[in-house]
Amino acid sequence: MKPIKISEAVVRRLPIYLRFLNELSVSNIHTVSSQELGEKLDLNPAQIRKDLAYFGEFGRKGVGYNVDYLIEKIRQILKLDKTLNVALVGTGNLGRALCNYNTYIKDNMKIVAVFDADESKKGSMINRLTVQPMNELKETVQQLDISVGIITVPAAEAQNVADQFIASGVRGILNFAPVVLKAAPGVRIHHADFTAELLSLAYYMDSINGSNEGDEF
Amino acid sequence: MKPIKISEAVVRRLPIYLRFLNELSVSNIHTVSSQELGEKLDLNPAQIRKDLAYFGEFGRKGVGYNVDYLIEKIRQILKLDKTLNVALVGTGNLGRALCNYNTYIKDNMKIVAVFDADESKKGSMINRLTVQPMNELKETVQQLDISVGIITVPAAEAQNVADQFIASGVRGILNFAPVVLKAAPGVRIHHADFTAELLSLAYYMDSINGSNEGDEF
DNA sequence: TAGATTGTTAATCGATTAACAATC
DNA sequence: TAGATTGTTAATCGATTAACAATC
Repeated sequence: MKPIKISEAVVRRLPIYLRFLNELSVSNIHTVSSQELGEKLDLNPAQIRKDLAYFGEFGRKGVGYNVDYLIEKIRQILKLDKTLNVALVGTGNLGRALCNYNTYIKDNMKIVAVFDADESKKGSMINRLTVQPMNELKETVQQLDISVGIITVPAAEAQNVADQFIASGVRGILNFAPVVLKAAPGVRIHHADFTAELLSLAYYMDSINGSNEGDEF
Repeated sequence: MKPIKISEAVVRRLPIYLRFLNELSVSNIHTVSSQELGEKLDLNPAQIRKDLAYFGEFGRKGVGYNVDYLIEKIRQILKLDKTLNVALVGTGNLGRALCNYNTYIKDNMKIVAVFDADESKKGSMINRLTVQPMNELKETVQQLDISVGIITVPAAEAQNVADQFIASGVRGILNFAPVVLKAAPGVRIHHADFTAELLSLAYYMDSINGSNEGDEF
């Protein structure tokens, strides 16, 4: 409970830990060391220990970490111990794919409303949810206690959607549109920017010789 | 042409620059300063200047950067001046969404082949491409000179697909499956890990008061 | 007890930012 | 010339890694 500022890099790794620990748990493995974790997740064991130690003493010296206990603790840290309701705007291919992808549920994040600016899509169904028009956004966000918004609209409309989300009271946004969005203070925006990931991949793509690093320039 | 090692953080920003410069270009804006770039992209202007200066002197003191010239240069740096062929494995919702999403084309990355382990999908069409079975992967990668692979299969199969990609000669992989993949040296793997982005968002979601940072712990 | 592994401090490494001379 | 903005060095900040005492 010390008021130490946790860096973003640390927070970003927590879901990675959680995910692998879940795998261990279903495989009935009950103890894991930072060593093993590091090997599987391609991370330095010291880093893993340090990351976890920011939040408490979860391990046992000489033994390692109890898998299920650590899962419980990380879920608490990430505030995934109670369900977060999510709204999605943009029912193109990607938006529909995400709606159908209900992995979230086991992680306590659940898409509970879907919107599209295209009025002609109003009323169509996606994975048991009815597509709603944008003018219902604010009311729905408040009624369903939605705290997270997902944006899967074209780049040109993304900031507008973000603004509407924020005005509705959403406090976190996951943006898939290839633009940098601005948020009001107190609202957190994460970017799922796979086109950037893909293009930056190209940079590393010349070295026929096997050198992993971009050279030449 | 100095042999200076460019950091990943720098390379990851280049597509962000490129994307915004493209917007400026279509708006007929021909000059931009690091100042303006920084404001729009939420980055420090000094950082932008430094990033670009790793690769050459692209600006003019007292003036700024020529938009179209900078676009050309960044595309060269990222090796997007010639088309890279891409294969995708996994034709679930997400895979199909990505196939239809042909933004890549203008960036010289083109999905030219699609595969699925499910034999029953063999022969079906996605955006003008015929879904092929996995046993054709290697041959196709070599024949079509495919250098990048996209993985959109379930987590449990992702490493296997990655291994097949690597054995086929692919040198870059964009992985959408929620697992950490291991690569042979000389093969670059980028992770498009949106579930992790979503879960880490939850961490920042409590502060009703508007403080942006995770506190309490 | 002997062996293992944590939690944590100190050392290192890398990335961001500030500042400013150079110059358009 | 005066104003603006780059390229670059130096200063700062932050994140990773090594090392080891504590202890199970």
